[in-house]
Amino acid sequence: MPRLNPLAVAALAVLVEQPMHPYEMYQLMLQRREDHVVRVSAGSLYRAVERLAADGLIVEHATEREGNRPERTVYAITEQGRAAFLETIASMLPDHVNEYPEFPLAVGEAHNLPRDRVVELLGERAEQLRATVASLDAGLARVDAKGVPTRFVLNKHYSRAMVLAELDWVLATIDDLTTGALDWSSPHGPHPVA
Amino acid sequence: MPRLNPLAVAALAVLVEQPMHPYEMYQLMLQRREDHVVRVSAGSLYRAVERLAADGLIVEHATEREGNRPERTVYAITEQGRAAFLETIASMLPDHVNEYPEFPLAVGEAHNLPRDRVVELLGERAEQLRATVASLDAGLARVDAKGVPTRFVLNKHYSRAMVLAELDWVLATIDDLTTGALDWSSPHGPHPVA
DNA sequence: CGGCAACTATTCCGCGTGGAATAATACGCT
DNA sequence: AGCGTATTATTCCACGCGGAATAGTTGCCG
Repeated sequence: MPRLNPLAVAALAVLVEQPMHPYEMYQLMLQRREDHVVRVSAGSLYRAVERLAADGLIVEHATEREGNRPERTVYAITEQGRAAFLETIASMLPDHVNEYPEFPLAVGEAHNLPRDRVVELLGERAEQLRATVASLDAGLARVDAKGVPTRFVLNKHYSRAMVLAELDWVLATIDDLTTGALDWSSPHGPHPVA
Repeated sequence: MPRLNPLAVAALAVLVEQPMHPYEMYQLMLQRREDHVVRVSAGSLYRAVERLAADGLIVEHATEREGNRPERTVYAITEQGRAAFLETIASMLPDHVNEYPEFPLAVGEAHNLPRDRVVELLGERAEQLRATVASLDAGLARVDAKGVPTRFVLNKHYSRAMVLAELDWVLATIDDLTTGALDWSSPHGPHPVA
């Protein structure tokens, strides 16, 4: 069976704790800022839950109704679901796959722009990255004050390290561009990488 | 108008050099290892080219035919296309957007696995990352030997820096797990981040 | 107490992706 | 010469995603 997609993993992660209906999962994910880690949209979540049910990784646990509202289906994780959840995490941890972020593309085509423009744009990015670090630090300070153990926010620590590394690279590159260590002449020459 | 998607940018990038038919773009991208930077599949490329033509960013330059083969439509970039290409690059460079990589999700759910397992899996990732660095270094050495200026392979330098940073974090985390500096007890407790 | 904004809860639809299908030709091997 | 495989070149289809639409309900402000 193919590896679960990120949203399915996030869905199983909340169902590991207790049975829930999809909208409750949705709210819980937003409350926990899971939407910073996984693309969470209500529409996609309902479809993901349907697929998990079809594959037997979750089962209908109960169907409730309040007033004239649509019927809520509460789902519970199955043993198969728990196994698939753990397997997927265990397969994602060691495997470094290319996910084609946009920035390397922009960097790879930056030679089409004038040097000064690139310096300016990278400067803006540096500021953004600094703001991101500050926001991550604030979040980490908040949960730390609540006494949340580090292992529950390990991903935030990882993200912080990565953003800092990118900031370092951007600043170093700006430097190389301004000092001239990184040559930027003949902007309209033919692409020489063959 | 909305920002061009990565494949459209890559397509315009090759059309900036000279008019081409889609399959030629496809081959050129593979030859230049653009498929390491952007998701390139023939099917998607043809659709992307259709859309670019519909939006007036490229135009039919000629239609050729050899023997009984399907007719090849050669496209050329327009002034609008060139402008959109440069604008998109210029908008991607400063903007740091979350693209939801899988690894942070796995790290965030790793507390569901036993500590020793996590150490083992992260060790495997470290090895993979080292191999990736080696492969990037080999590629950079190859183009350097050809005398290709650095600015045409800036993205490879960026990737190398990021992979190294991730390797650092993984090794440090393995260390924290083995020394016990990073607590891993009560693996089945309730999720405390609310 | 009337209306309107926000929340609860789910379904629907259009779009882009990527792999498969198609089909003709070139190439290599015996 | 004949056969199979790789290459050239494009189209098609199934699927997942995410934003919009829907619809009832609660809360709030004047």
